[in-house]
Amino acid sequence: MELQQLRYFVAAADLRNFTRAAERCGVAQPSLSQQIAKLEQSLGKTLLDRSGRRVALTDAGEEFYERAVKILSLVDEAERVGSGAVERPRLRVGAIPTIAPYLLPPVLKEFSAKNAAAEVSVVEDLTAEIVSGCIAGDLDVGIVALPIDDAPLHVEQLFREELLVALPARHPLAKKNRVTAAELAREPFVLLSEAHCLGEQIVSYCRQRECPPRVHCRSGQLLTVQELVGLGYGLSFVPEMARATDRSKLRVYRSLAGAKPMRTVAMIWHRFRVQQPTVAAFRETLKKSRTTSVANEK
Amino acid sequence: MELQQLRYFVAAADLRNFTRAAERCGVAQPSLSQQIAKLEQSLGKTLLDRSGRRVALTDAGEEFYERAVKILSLVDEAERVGSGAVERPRLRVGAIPTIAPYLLPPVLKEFSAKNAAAEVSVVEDLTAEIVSGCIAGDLDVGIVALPIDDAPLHVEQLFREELLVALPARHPLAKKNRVTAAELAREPFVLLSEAHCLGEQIVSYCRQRECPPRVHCRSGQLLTVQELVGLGYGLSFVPEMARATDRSKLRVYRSLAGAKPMRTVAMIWHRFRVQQPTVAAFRETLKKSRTTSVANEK
DNA sequence: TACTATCGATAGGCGTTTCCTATGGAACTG
DNA sequence: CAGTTCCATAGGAAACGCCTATCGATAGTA
Repeated sequence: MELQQLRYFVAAADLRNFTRAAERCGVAQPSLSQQIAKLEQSLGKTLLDRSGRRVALTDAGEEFYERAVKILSLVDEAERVGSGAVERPRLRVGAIPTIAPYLLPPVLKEFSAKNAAAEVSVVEDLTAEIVSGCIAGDLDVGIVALPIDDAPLHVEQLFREELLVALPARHPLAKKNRVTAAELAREPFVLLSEAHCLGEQIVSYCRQRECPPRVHCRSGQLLTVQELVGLGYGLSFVPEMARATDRSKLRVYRSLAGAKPMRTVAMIWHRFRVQQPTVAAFRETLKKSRTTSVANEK
Repeated sequence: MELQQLRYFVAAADLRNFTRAAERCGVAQPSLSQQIAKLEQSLGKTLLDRSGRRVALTDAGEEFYERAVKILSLVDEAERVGSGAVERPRLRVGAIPTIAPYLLPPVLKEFSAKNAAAEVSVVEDLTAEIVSGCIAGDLDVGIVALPIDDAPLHVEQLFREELLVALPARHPLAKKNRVTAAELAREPFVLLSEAHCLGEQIVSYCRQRECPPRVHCRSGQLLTVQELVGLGYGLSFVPEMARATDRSKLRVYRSLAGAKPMRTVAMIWHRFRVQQPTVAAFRETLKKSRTTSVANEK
């Protein structure tokens, strides 16, 4: 057994695709196939089922995957002995753009107060990137919105929050306490780009309720969406946490009557990767801080 | 970093000698030197100090050694996924010949009752072999007599026991309850081969008290020594646990007056190696069983 | 049913790596 | 001070991993 074989196998198991796994490992696909075959031969068991179009883990493969990930994470850690990074613990957090600026700052502040020595880095990117970062070991923990269904990830729900209707302050509907879905039917919308999971979630929510929004314009940033709403370009849906930081009087936020659109915020990390104690400390901080701050909001 | 480099490094660190490490790894010494140099280069730090005659671990080397051993033990475990040995836990115990037959059977019986699925193997050999087996990972746990001073081993004392004077039943000294060292001065002795730590311990005990024994004959087995004593070939020292199983009326055992010779029995295992839960269970069984059985003897 | 795209396995040549033997130089030992 | 032990270096041979090209199989589509 060699480390490269473990790396190739884990990549193939994660991506369920030899070609893309080879790409990620920076080698040609036959090399990866060859090494995985060699690994299986040395173990005397098939680890991956290539019969179908998609690659799947066999039972022995599942067993082995867990150990392989553990080994590779320890190797990662051991390699940092040289750079003196062992004494200086490291925390790499990923979060999606519709969560990061609202949720992270207070949590990171509290965390750094207790873990002054830690070297913290934050990655802000779309869900797919955060997920693959956690799987590949580039990130220690990710903060995203559900659903997440990647097998090797441990998903821990933090809280659910409502998506509020954002209106220009002078909009007729702003006078009401609650807004109905029907009332939104003919309104122009300013939506978040569908690259964001939040943007996509809102569109599919509207489709389900058979009131496809008349999209007036789209933006890639929640803050921009809020500004455009304030300028009267249209309505939008905005998560509670983004309302909390909005001090402008140009916009008001209203609950939707009936089944409210919600999103669930969760933290994710690799189920088998061995993590530094610092990472567990951050997860605790995040979990605790959110419970209290959610309680405060209510 | 490659696994082979870790294997070479750990071997060199364990044996504190490149030449013998290479031998253990089944390669020529320059290959091992080369790979270790490469590992150090990739980490950017020196792991082994070769300035003196003996190889010594640097500070970074100590750090790295711990992780390397952990990784290699996980690799060992992962390699057993193939042979289905993961479902069937494994226990490999080593013990020295002057302990094994007296101490192990009841402990193994109790252990197997609780861990029926476990595949137990017992190795009976001299201290040096048990020690190197534990260091090399061929044994999960060893049972030996102190002193043991190999750095990577965790040593846990189990109990101390007296070495009794074994006499032929008809010997004049058998009439006394206690025997003095002076009285042994002119007696012929039947001793255990010095290859055994017990044999060596007894000789050095006698030398310290300036009553070098007149060795009549030596044997490689404690049981044989007892038989020879029974036949009147001479006196000997025998640990308490070997007396307990001696049902013959040909021999009697007496305490020595004054500072009694004692030996300390301990279990040892590799400080950093990751062990299956089964091994911890065995250690607990051994620890508990010995406390009670020692209490019973007193 | 046939066509096409996707995907992993196989074949053969190339370059790198690791390993070996032989030898050199430094550090303890008698 | 000679002898021994032990790690490092040098250079050639064997082995290994990787690459490109190509094949066969599977699954979706006309």
